[in-house]
Amino acid sequence: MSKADPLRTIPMFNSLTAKDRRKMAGEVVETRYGKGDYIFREGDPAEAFHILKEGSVKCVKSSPDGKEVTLKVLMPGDLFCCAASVFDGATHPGCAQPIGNVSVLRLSKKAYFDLLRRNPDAAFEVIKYLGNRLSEAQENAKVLALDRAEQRLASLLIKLSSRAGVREADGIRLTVRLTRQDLADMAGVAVETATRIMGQFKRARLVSGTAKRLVIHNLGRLEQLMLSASSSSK
Amino acid sequence: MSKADPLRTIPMFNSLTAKDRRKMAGEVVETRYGKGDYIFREGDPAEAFHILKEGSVKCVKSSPDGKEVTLKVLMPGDLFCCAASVFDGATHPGCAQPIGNVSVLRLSKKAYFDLLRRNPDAAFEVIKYLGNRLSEAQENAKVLALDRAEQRLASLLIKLSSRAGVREADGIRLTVRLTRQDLADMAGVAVETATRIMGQFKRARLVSGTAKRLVIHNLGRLEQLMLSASSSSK
DNA sequence: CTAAAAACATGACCTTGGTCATGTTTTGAA
DNA sequence: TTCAAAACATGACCAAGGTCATGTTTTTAG
Repeated sequence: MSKADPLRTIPMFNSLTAKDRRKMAGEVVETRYGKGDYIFREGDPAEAFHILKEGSVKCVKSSPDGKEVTLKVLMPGDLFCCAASVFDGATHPGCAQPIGNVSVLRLSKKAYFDLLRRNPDAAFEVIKYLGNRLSEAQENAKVLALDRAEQRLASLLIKLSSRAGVREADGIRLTVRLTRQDLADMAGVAVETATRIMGQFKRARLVSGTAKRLVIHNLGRLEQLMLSASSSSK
Repeated sequence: MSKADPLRTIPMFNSLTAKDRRKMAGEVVETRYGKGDYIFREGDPAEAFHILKEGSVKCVKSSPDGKEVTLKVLMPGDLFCCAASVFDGATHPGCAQPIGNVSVLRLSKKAYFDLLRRNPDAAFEVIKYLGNRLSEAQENAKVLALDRAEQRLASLLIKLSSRAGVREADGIRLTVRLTRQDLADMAGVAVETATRIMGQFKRARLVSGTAKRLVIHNLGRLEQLMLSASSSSK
């Protein structure tokens, strides 16, 4: 990995001049995490700005009784959910766990502030990014509030295929390793429900495989399913 | 209302100098809406930056089969959900409807961009605002994914009491008029479920009244309810 | 290669809360 | 004040999906 310019692949730094980017590069600390690690935990003070460089990370919130929701799976280039908590000196609203091996860039509060202050375009990028994440979160809320399990899973697979999918001979393969439990936590259903519905999908040749290699064969049909009314079409 | 400085009461403009603020004031258009109006609809192109000045507004998304979720109730000073869609030339991700009579400030795309470019602190405010809204949305997703109806309603009432409540002799009165249907749409449950649970709460002296005048008598107990585990406490 | 652990799968049962139906009360406009 | 419309309330029924139990397959570490 080019130690010289670790920011090269991060869209949010595109607007910087090469010079500014080199300067930033000096401030950035790269850290690697593996299975079982926490990048940070819910409630930890948010003291730095994080960007995902390599691998994937899940942002998780958990309830007192041990259940979990996965709010978001980050892909390389993503800012961490809490990009803004840093401002208020607030704590992290959820925890971040690597999926497999990952590499994270960390920028100090001060450097982050400086960057934004001196570079309006970077601030624009952050605003745009947060705005997109907000609509995403709202779309998600809609799904959680109105859709039933089958539709939730369908939406989820569609979203994943566009964010983490690569075309292959027999369909779209997800480049991130997600167990049925992970899918369940993202869709807000029980694991058993997730396996059952993935079973249906599998039987209908819409998908195949499990975490190791999950392929989506029929995106169109999934889209239909996602849109089909919940139950009694009044 | 002071036509001279309509921005006076808007926190996001606090960081501006009086001079800048006066200049902005010239660019801002104030519009009033009433019952039945739409401030904008889902899918409309987002061409201006909106701020709520007076009254309350609900941001709603609806599904093909007529069901609705209310993502957020805006109070005076709030930026509209889609503050960032403006950047991408995207469309509004949801619609905005007044609750009663409201007054909205509208700032052209150009003036908004100028403001942010020339005034890093204003950009910081927007980032901070969006960040808070994002955590809020994520907290909400957690509730929708993990909590059951009773807890959802309890959380909702707690949130409302802090955002739109005023202390009174017998408890905290909500300054925004919300029907059972509104509460249901916010909590992601059916109207009947909302009335039934509000009925329980009423019998337990936790709340009283309906939309016209909704009062929360026992916040503490509601907090307990909100935290109580979903079901089998393993 | 093997053993332990993790992930996947499936059946039986039961609770939550959605749906439908119907009736009452409140609100607001004429 | 009156009357229609909206909001509130409640009961009966039922299905989606959560929970629990158990077994199989896959993955991974040593």
